[in-house]
Amino acid sequence: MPGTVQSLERAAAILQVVAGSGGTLGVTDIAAAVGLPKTTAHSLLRTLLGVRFVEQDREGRYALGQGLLRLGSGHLDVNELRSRASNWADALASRSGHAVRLASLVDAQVVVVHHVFRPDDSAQVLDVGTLLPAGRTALGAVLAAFAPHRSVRGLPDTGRAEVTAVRARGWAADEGGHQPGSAAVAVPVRGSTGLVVAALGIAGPAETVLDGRHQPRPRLVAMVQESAQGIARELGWHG
Amino acid sequence: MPGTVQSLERAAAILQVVAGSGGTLGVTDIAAAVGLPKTTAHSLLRTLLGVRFVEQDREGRYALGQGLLRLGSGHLDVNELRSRASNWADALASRSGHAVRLASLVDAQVVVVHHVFRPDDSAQVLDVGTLLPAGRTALGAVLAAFAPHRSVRGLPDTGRAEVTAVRARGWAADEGGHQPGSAAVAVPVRGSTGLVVAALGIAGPAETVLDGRHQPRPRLVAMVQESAQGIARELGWHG
DNA sequence: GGTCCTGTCCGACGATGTCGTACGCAACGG
DNA sequence: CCGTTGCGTACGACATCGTCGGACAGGACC
Repeated sequence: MPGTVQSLERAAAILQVVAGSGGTLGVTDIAAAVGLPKTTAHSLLRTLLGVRFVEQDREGRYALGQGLLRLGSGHLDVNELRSRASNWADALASRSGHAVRLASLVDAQVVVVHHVFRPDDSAQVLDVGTLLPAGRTALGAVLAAFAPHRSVRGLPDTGRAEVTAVRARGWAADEGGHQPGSAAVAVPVRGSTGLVVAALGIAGPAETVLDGRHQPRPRLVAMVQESAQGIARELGWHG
Repeated sequence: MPGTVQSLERAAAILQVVAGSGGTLGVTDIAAAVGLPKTTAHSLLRTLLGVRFVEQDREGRYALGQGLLRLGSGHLDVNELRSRASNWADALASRSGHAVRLASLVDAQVVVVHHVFRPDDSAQVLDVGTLLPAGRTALGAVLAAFAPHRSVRGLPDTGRAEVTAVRARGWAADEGGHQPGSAAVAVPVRGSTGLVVAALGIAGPAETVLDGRHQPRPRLVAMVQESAQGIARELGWHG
């Protein structure tokens, strides 16, 4: 096919086969699967080994390598994120008197990965694992605005202008997104490369989160931003 | 460098830059970042577009594409998995009278992605989002045994023999893995390609899960296997 | 309207990717 | 124990393909 780099197309086909076979095939089988001579496939696999897009066990079988898996995962270990965030989230809940949630994009969807209850006796529901609409919650709006990948599911087209506004302000707020009478404010959390890897937010009664003009109270925004910056420093961002 | 395919190494460098920049760079910036002439970088990017390892917006900026992200995610959408599994998990909890958990590998770690409580009045704790040790729980043992990727964190070297046994039997059991006096049994769940994408398990008092010889009751194993097969069919596996 | 810069196309050319041959090694069967 | 088979890997010839300079269209900016 003119105009394309044949060896890249062949390498992509090899990676599809390796991914689909789950580390069970050697060079002979991979060559057969992609329709290439064995030595051609071996030559391509040797380079894929070198750039760590594949790895090879002692029996000669190939699996996807960390070099490729890290590309796909955006360099973020959700467990590390939660580990780094939990102390800051606990402290933020205490200082602000509000519930704290941390959300990330998982498969283009907004997922709560950490949740600290409001420090009082009220009945609360643990949100970890739940999906949030990208357009109607502060956490979702932040991730939609700052996400490194363009495709965020569930974002209405009319939300694009909101995205620009959120990027400019550095925070998003919602009113009633979680439940009637409540409000929330969220800010981005950056990872080691400076890319936004999560959103950190507080939520509680609308009258404590918002001021008289239905804007989030600046003191609360500053608290959330300070906590987000602390988490980012622990993740290795020094911007 | 002799012995490697130069265009593959260059493409890998381009993908690193695209991944790290989060969709903000055009061909001129990418070429500068990898030290190549603009037309060379463009030629490689055109092929990466063709195999969907990158995508390009209307302003000409490149981001990682679904073709590469799908390789990295093992073709599994956690949300789809939970959606397909939830009815089977509910039914299994009712039929077996035990708590049901579904776990997947996320970043080489065993994570509970769905949890149905035992259908009684007892106090229970929601596990979704928690990490499990790979070697000490039935769910973890199943994922360690059948996982497509080799690196599963937390698996002691001595567990390799257990891996072989689990693969042969098609299930794993634990006693006391969740809490003292309890036991669990888990089986693999296959995705559309036949690869194991999750583990499905039940847990409860040891005397109801295990028989007199500390083996899981075959009737329970069969129930879990039937549910796992039902989930697999919904995910597109017809093996 | 002119300038600047980007992304893209085209085609010459020589460097590199392709792949046949060969080999070492391990597994297997008689 | 020995011969056979098949795997993964190395080597090198050669022609195909990847590289990249020049050119151009188009948009942004002044």
